[in-house]
Amino acid sequence: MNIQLSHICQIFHIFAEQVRQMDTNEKYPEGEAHLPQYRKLYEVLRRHILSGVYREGDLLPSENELCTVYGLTRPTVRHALDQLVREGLIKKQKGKGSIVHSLPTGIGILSVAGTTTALGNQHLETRIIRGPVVKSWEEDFFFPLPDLYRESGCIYMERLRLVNGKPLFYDITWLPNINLPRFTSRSFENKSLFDTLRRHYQIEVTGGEQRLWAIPATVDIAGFLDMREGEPVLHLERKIDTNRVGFSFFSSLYCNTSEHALFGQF
Amino acid sequence: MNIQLSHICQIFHIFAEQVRQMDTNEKYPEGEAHLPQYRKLYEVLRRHILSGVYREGDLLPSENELCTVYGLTRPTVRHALDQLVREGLIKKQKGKGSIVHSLPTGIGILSVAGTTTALGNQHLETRIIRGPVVKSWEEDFFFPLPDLYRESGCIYMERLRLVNGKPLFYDITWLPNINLPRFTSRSFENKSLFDTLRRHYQIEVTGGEQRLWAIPATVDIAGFLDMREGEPVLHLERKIDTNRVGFSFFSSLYCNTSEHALFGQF
DNA sequence: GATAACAACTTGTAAATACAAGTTTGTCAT
DNA sequence: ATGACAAACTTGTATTTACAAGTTGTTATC
Repeated sequence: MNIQLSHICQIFHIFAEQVRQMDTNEKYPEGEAHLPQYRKLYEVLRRHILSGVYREGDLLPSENELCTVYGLTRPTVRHALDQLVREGLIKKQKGKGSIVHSLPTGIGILSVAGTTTALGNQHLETRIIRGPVVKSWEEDFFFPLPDLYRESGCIYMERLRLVNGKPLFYDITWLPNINLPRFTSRSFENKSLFDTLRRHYQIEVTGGEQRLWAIPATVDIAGFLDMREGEPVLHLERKIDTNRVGFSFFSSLYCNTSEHALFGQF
Repeated sequence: MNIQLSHICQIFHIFAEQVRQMDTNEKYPEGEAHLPQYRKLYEVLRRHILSGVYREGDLLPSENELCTVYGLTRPTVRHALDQLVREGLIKKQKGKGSIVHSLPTGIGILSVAGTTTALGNQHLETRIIRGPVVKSWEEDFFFPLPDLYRESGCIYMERLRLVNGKPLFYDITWLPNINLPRFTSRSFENKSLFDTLRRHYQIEVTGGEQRLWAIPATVDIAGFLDMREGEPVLHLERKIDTNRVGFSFFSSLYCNTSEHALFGQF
């Protein structure tokens, strides 16, 4: 008997907001010094690709070259390249090399909807609808919550992302109020939540899960996104895991896809 | 100056349709024999997890145990585990072990929309709207096409996926008509395209990219999905890459998310 | 009995090495 | 000039070894 337990592995990967600074010098920017080697190389190559040192279709230096240049061994270099492959920045081909894909920049004029990066030069603005405040979790939260979370309350914020003045995302974020000193007093206007978490709390996003719907815009959502009630809106509910064990946060996101598409890789 | 070149790395991972057979014996099923070691171990563990040998929250055997049991070394075992992590089947924690996440089964009653697997025991049906036929590519195809593709024409098919008798997906697929003998004469009713490609043509899906919109249902789409015109529909356009160099295929998908959500991980 | 220190796990990172397999390129003989 | 072939690349797979760092359970001490 041939049980068809086919598997559907939908992975929707959004590292939106993941801001990384660009330096002109080759030295590792502040905070990268203590990272593992493969991570440092990854960050360097990533910057090089995104900043246009390599163009679409170009070949990255071969693994052995990277080894000698950066003083690493092949397994380490390959680990770094694997990350880039996962992100879709390069594609590897046996016998040939690592081909730069450069999606984020190549996305061009519209398409992407991520949040900060992929829109490139277009003007992006973040507007705080409801600043970070501490409140209690809703009873019927869309993801199951551990007791610890409920006891500590949550940090809540609503933000609106605009591209060229037009609202694109309406984003609600919940963070467990656990060991995040001074968080509510920080400003998030035009700042990246992910970056704030990384810089001030050493919290990095490692993964997560999410659900997706196409729904008709409610009056509220339509108001925020400058649409008519009932128009289709892309709705995402996300649970975002971090390197801090047991620390996840949540986001509910509404996107107006009439002019921009959500872009993804897998 | 702090240039905010944040990166949005949305990866939407759908290995929908990826059917894998379940065997009761430990031997590798037909066709897996010549796979690399890490891949074999991956397939074995994957089957074990999905078939319920491990439950949500269980710990997988430690890497060293897996080494001795399967006669492999740690890097190889870790390679296999990495795949499982990427798929979201396990999560690793330093000092502790590999924790089974078992999403596909845990998704429960609704949620998932993948295509075949994640819906678990619910009755799933595939209906061919327009069987595989050879035709020429449309002029304004939604992804840029290499000349070779245009010259060879495409294999076109339209399918409808139903859950418990209700239409959920309307799926249009284009494959380049390159070295796929006898393809159009194969039957795809209740069969997996991915599996057919793998079994008969040794083509495996390695990745891809896609775009996402929430759009109002057209008359046609509404008809297929048993909805009213104008109701929100999730629309995906996908380019799917394979292990055969230069061979990608395409899919345009419409999903009724009124009862099922698209589920994903990242 | 509660606590602290330790040992025995776990995964994470990294090196050095070897061979297999695919691609490109140059050379040589035709 | 052209084709076949071989050499020199490339990435893919795999072993072996070592240490770092986080977690857990035990043991000894107070």
